[in-house]
Parts: sequence; structure tokens; C-alpha cells
Amino acid sequence: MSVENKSTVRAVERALDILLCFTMKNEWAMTEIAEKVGLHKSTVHRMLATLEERGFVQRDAASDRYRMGLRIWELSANMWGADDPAVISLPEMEQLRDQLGETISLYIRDGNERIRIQALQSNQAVRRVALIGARLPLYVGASSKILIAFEEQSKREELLADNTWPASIDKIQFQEQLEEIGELGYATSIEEREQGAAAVSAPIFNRAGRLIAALSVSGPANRLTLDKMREQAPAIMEAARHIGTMLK
Amino acid sequence: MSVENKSTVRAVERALDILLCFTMKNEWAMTEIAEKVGLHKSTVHRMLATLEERGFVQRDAASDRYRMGLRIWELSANMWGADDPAVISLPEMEQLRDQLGETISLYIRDGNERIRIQALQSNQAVRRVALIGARLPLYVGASSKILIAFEEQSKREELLADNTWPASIDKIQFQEQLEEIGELGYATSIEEREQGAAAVSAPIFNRAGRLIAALSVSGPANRLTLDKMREQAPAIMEAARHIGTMLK
DNA sequence: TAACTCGGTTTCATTCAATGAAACTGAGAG
DNA sequence: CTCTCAGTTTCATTGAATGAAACCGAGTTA
Repeated sequence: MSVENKSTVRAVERALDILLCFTMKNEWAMTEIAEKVGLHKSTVHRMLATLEERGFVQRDAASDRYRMGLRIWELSANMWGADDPAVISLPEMEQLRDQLGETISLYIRDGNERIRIQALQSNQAVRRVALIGARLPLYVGASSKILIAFEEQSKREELLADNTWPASIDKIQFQEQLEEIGELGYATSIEEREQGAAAVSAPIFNRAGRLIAALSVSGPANRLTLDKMREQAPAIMEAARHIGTMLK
Repeated sequence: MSVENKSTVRAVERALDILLCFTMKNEWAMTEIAEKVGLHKSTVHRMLATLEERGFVQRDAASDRYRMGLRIWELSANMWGADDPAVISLPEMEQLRDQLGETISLYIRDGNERIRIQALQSNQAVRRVALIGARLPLYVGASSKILIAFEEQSKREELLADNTWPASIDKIQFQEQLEEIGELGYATSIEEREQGAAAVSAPIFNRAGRLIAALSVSGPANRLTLDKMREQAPAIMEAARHIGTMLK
């Protein structure tokens, strides 16, 4: 798209691309990877040997196929320290799920996307792992709007400008929506991202007042009507506020 | 120690070493890293630019310091699929904690080490994040013994041979211990790894009968006497078995 | 049993990409 | 205003990364 002016290291870029394969599928044969990333197999072989040596990938002895190594998990475990919002917020999320009986999710922004870092399926005691880690667009959905609306002024403008917005979204109208959300303190969405789904979302600020995440309640649109969501909003905002007080 | 005959990619090795810095401390200035890994700062600069481009690190705009990027978290989230033992076992662990009132941990083996992938502190509703992700030696502690004793024959022998065992451990005696553990189905340890601490541990097998993890209960040695641990062992084994049935 | 096929591995000459020295920038500190 | 220090950019040098090709070994076919 644009000129890459930052000087980078090609070999490392390639290695990282290989690692990123594992977001799509968590077991790869060497040649599969070579094909996917478009590199010669001897190159991939060397790369994988390097990654394996450092524990970033591991190979199944029997099938010769590669999976992610525990070093990656280890890194991620050290990522947040004692302040992992996905963990801190869990009890509060459980309570909210029990109270409202709907799916509860937690999103943070990463560039022009948002990532679901925690999720509790209605009634189910176990979080729906499959969906944790999902990357979603930042231009649709209640949580997206929260993550933009409550971002600090400069960042917000940057996002609105920089983003490659889908033509279908009217910027002026979107801005107005953000204004309104800023006043209300919560956002709703009805079938914005997914057919038949609706969601309410509220911002989580840490004690320093910085936007950290968006807490959202989602469910089928026929059950989560606008009225229903407005009714639930205060509980969600309260939960979000409560979580925030635990984040430094 | 020995000759590195595997051919690897130097640039990638260096980049991974930079990433691994973040297991020690999660905020680094560029020069700190350069010093730590022993590379020229312009090299580190280029590496970090590459890592940042792919989202593996991110820099705090204000302080110019680097942290891990969300890509790492994203990778780790996809690591286990729907079968993350750390998640699957959570409800069972909670129950065990409530029942026994002690700290519950979950370990898996990684080479010659074990990693704590889940932990619940007695009474506290929130897991003690700080300790999740900890790497511990594989030659002391109840869980270590479990992770060796119930490993399949060939792997077990390999571990016993290959390992750089501390001279203080008598191999013959250790072997006998493993035998006994194999028969009992659980292992105990008293002040093996940590002064004043004791632990009981039981193996978790998946439905295919493969050893996946070790579930352990730990506490102060004066409270967790050998008798007490023997008394608790059945409950732990039962919990471990129950978790195992949920792992494919 | 030989001839193929198809993953993975190793070798090696070529060359281009990674490197580090050095110069530069800009923000604080003295 | 100078000094220092962290980060950035430039650029010539060269050795490290590369990919073609050969190799290996297991499984499949004829």
C-alpha cells in the first residue's frame, strides 16, 4: 500500500510470518508453511529449526508437524503482570452473566482492530476459549464504538482519520453517534457486525482514568431489544466501573 | 555445552532473544535490551522495528519503552484451541480449593522443566497471575515427580538419562520413589523445592490416556503433614481424573 | 525389487541483506 | 551554552542468509 521506510530485518520478518501462520491453524507441516508464506523449503526448514531451538515452536515427534511452543505461552503469561484485565474482570463478568443471562465479552483495542480478551458464555461455567483471541474490525459493533468514543481526543481523531473506513459508514453520522455515546456512557448495536445479534457495551477506565477495555453484553437481537438493552445498561456500566477501580 | 550442529538463522535467533527479555521484565528501553543481549544498538533498533511492525512488541508512546505486543497474546490464545487444560480445569480447581482450603496449581512439562499454567490461591477468587507462567525445575516437587513417573516408558528413560541432575539427588532412590508413586497414583513432597512448603500432586490423563498435566495442592508444611496429604490424595486424584475426561 | 513420489534434510556457491561504526538528532541536565 | 545520553539514520563492508540442487528414507506403485 505504501512505501516501507522503516528499515527492518528480512529474516526476522519471515520468521514472524511463519509464527503468525499458527493463528490460522495450529498444526502445520513444513512444506505447508513454505507454501503459505512463499519461501523456499530449505529456508523454512532453517527458520523452524531456529524457532524450535528457542521453544517458539515444537514438533510432534510422530507426525513431524509443527505446533506452537510453550515459550509463546510463557511470554503471554508475563504480559500483563498482576494487572491482566481479562483475569481481574472475571468474577465481575460471572456475576453479570448470572444476573443478565447473556454472553459477556471483554474487548481491548489494538490499532485499528479490537480483540476479545475474555468471554463468558451464558450459563456455561467454562469460557468459550475458541472465541477468545478473536480479532474483530473496529468500525462496527457496540464495543468498537466504545473503544473509539472514550479514547483520548488525539487518538480518537487519529483513528477516525487514519482508518480505512468502509464506504458504507457515514463519518458525520458516526461522529454524532460517538458524541451521544460519550454522553450516555454506553453504546448499543443491533445487527451491525453479525446478523441477528445485538450488544450493549460500556467503557472500563483504570484508576488513572485511561480507557482500558470495553465490557459488553451480547445476545440474539430478538431477545436483546433496544428497550431491554437500555434497561440493562446501568448494570453493565456499574460492573465496568467496578472492574476499573481494580486496574491501576 | 555442545556443538550446535543444527543450522539456524542468526538474525532470527537474535530477535527471539530480544523477545525473551520480556519474560524477565515487561518494560525495556532500547539500550537496556542492547546491553542485555549484547548487540549493537542499531541492530537492536532494527530488530525492534521489525517486531513492532508485526505487533510482537509495542512501545509506550510517552516513555519510548517497549512492551510485548498483542500478537503474542493472540498466538497464545490460539495455542490450545478449545482444549486449554488451564481453562477446562478451572471449575474443578475452584471446587478443590473450596473443599481443601489450600492453593491449587496445574503444571505441564516442557522439556526438562515444568510450567505452572494455572493457579488458584486459597480463598481468593482471583487467580494469582503473578505466578502463572513460572518455570520450575523438573527434579524437585511433587508435581515434578508426577510429570516424570507417569510419562510413557521411553520418554521417562530419556528424561532420567538426558537430564543434568543435581548431584544431590540419588538416582536409584529417585527411581524407587517413582515406582511407588506409579502404584499409589499420587506424589507428595515436603520442603523439596521451597522451605516450609509441602504439596500433593496427581496426574491428569486425557481420554487417550496420555499424560497432560499434574494437579497439585500445596500449603505450609506444618499444616500439610504427610498424614493430611494422604488423606487429601483421593480427592485430588478424583478431581484430576474428572478433568482428564474432559480433555481429548 | 526396482522405479517413483513425496516429505524432509543437507550442502554449497553466490550475493544481497544484515551488520556495526560513525555521524546525527533532540531532549534534558548542569 | 555545553554536555550527556537515548534513540535514529546512513553507508560501506562482508559474511550470513539464501535457494538450487543433491540427498535421504519411507511409503506406494508397477
